[in-house]
Formats: sequence, C-alpha cells, structure tokens
Amino acid sequence: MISELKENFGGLFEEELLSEINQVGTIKEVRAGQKLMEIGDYIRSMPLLVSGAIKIIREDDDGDELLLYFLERGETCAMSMTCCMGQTKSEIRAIAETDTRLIMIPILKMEEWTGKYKTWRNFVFQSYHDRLEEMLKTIDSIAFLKMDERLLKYLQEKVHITGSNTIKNTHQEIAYELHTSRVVISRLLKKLEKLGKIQLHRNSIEVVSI
Amino acid sequence: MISELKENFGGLFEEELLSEINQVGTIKEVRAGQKLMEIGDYIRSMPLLVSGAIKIIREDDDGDELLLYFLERGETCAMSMTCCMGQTKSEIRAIAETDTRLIMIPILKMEEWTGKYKTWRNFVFQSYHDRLEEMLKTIDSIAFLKMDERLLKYLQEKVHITGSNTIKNTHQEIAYELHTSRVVISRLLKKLEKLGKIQLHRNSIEVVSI
DNA sequence: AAAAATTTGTAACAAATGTTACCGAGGTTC
DNA sequence: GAACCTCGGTAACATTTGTTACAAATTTTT
Repeated sequence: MISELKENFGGLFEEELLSEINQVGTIKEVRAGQKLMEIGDYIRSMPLLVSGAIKIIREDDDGDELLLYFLERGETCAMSMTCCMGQTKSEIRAIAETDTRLIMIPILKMEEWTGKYKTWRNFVFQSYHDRLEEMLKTIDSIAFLKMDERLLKYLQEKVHITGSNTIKNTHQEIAYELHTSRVVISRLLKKLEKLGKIQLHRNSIEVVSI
Repeated sequence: MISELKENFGGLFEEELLSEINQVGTIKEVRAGQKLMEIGDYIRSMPLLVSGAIKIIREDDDGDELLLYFLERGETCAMSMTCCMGQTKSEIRAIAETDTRLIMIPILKMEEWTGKYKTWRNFVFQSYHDRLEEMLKTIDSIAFLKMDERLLKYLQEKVHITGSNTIKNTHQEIAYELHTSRVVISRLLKKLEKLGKIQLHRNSIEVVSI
C-alpha cells in the first residue's frame, strides 16, 4: 500500500502521516457498477481514492436521479467526511464508475489527525473546497445550460473519467444521470451524430471530435 | 462585541477562543442591498454573521444570475474560508439581504485557531457541511422542481429570512434571482394570488398563507 | 402639470423539453 | 427457429418555459 500511497498523496503528507495511514488504512476494491454508499447510510470510514473513479448521485423523493459529479484518484468524498464527524446519514449515492481502489480511514483516526497534522487539515480543507467548486459547476450546468450543452459536457466528462473514447451506456442510463427522458437523449445524440461529433452504436457511443 | 459574540457563538466556543475573537475581530456593518463581495475578489478575512442575512449569488459568463442561498446569523461563508486559505478568487457575489452585522476575522488567526482549538475546527467543519447541504438543496430545487414550486420556495425563504410577510421586491428582481424572465414570474405570481396564497401590490408581495 | 420612467398585466407566439406510442433491429432464451 | 426482451429511432402531441409586444397604472423627474 505504501507505494501507491506515496504515488497519490506523497507530495501532500509527511512521512509520519503516510506511515500512520499505512498502518490503520484498509484497502477496498470495487468493480465498475458496484455501489459504495446508499442514501441514508451511516458512514464509518473515510475513503481516499487511489485509482478509478466514482460517480456521486443525488435522488429526490420521487426516485428521480441526477449525477452530481465524479471523484477521481487523489480525491476524497467531502460528504463522507462530515457525515462521519456529525454522525448524520448520507445524502447521496456513490457508485463505482470504473474499477476502483480505495484506502479506507477509520473515523477516529481522521479526527485525531486533524488536530495533529497540518498537512492533513489542509488536505481536508482543500477537499471541501474542491467539492464546493464541483457543486458550483454542477449548478452552472443545470441552471445555465440547455440540455444539448449539458449532454455534450457529460460526454466529455465520461471520456475524461474513463480514459476511453467509447462510452458504454444506453441512452436510458444517460437520461437518468441527466434527469431527463430517454427520447430526449436519443434525439440530441442523433443530432450530435449528424454533426459528425459522435458515432452511435448499440449500447455504446464513440466520441469522434467534440 | 463580547455580548453578541456569546449570544451567537457562546455555546460553540470556549472562553479563551471567545476572548481571542473579541481581540482580533472587527465589526462590520452593512445596509440591506450593499455588496459584501464581488466575483473575482480576493478575500482577506472571514466573516461571522452576528445579525441580518446575506444572499449568495452565482453568475455565468453571460451575466445571468442565480440565487444560491442565504446566510443567517451564527453562520459563516464557507467559500470565504477556502478562498482565504487557498488565496483564490471568489466565485460568488455576496449582497446584504437585510441590514447586517458581521465580525471579521483575519486569515492568519483563523489558520492558527484551526490548529489550536478543537471547537473552532469543528465549527469550520460544520460550516462546510452546512454549506454543502445548502448547495444540495439548491440543486434539488433547480433540477427537480418546476418554476412555480421554486417560486413558492423562494417566497417562503424570503419570509423566513426577513421575518416579514411582506416581500419588498419587483417581479424583475425575483426573476433575476431565479434565473428566469419577468413575464414568467408575473404569470406565476398571478396564479398564486388567484389561489389566495399571496396578495400582489406594486413593489411588494404580501404572503397570506403558503 | 407635463413628461418620463418604472412596474405590472396580458396576449400571442416560439422554443425547449417531456410524454406516449409504435416500430424494427439485435440479441437472448427456450 | 420461434418467442421474447432490450435498445434505439421517430412521429405526434402536451406542457413548460421563454420572448416580444403593448397597454394601463403608478411613481419620479423635469
């Protein structure tokens, strides 16, 4: 674990903290599609993302979904942090977007470290800041953009996160994440294909040039 | 200052911290409508809200606005905190919604206190948590609600924040904050009036029962 | 008081998004 | 291979939201 720790967090944390993490952290591996956290769950440990990507989903009372953002390597879930400390329930769902490796830190330790290590504190603050920024970007998208622009952004994000130009999703799945209907997505994707930006296949979308 | 400090933050902070705040904090008073922070500003101190309310506004490249949320007494601006520490520019605009009193804390001190006082640390973490929650609520509104429901929520919020059943705004002002057009707001307000929920006057809206 | 500006109401229309329905292509199961 | 299921394409239509235009009421400015 120590090598991948240094790879992802070496620049941030001092030796002593790294070795503490190494001692108390446990590795968790999840496959793409697997659920990491459900709305209403209590959280007992804080995740550090070593590799892969996680999508964070919001749901309303009617069961309607919305993709909030993706977490990437080197990041952590700000929601988890406060949930841990405040003993409140999760307000979001977390699902592995790709195969993912995490280091799980027990709550108690993370509280201890915020007093003990300035670098840890800064990391936690930075994480909050990043998450607030990400939320602002999400708000910008749904408030200021039309659906076609949101879809384009979504496709770009997917390419970035998965590191592949082929997006393996059905139109229905995309519709859920953008909180719209399948017909709307099919319509807009067809338009993008006619513009030469993508190529449509069954169960997958090939991004040509965006 | 010490008395209003205790009134708003007495339960949270220990005597020693309260007295430190009393020493280095400076009082700032702003009138309703006055701007506290502009997009792109660098922030040099962190505000603690003693009385009044502040509205936080997001703006896109075209100058379109959106109300994000209100800050109330006992709260602080999470954005400011990270902007302070990371030396980054503000991404939002802050405008006093009512006459407002603030205690301004210099950046250096707040960094020092995060190491020194556990209660301060917890306050900062709690503030981040509250802000993330508030952002989630904002996202819920714009993603899942129709404009008439958003308007209703907005009116409720206004009544709560100002402590008055009379909302002194033009339809155009409301339209800006909800990022829609004046005609849409006038239309929906008229519908609410016909339902007996509000009464419309020039430059003001009287909330009867919501 | 007259002129100008602001605010609101309303109609008519346009655009974006959501809904329902149905079909056909592909793949899977039996 | 027949029956079944999933996925995507498309049309037709409904609803929501946005736009333009104009009039009436009220307030402010000159």
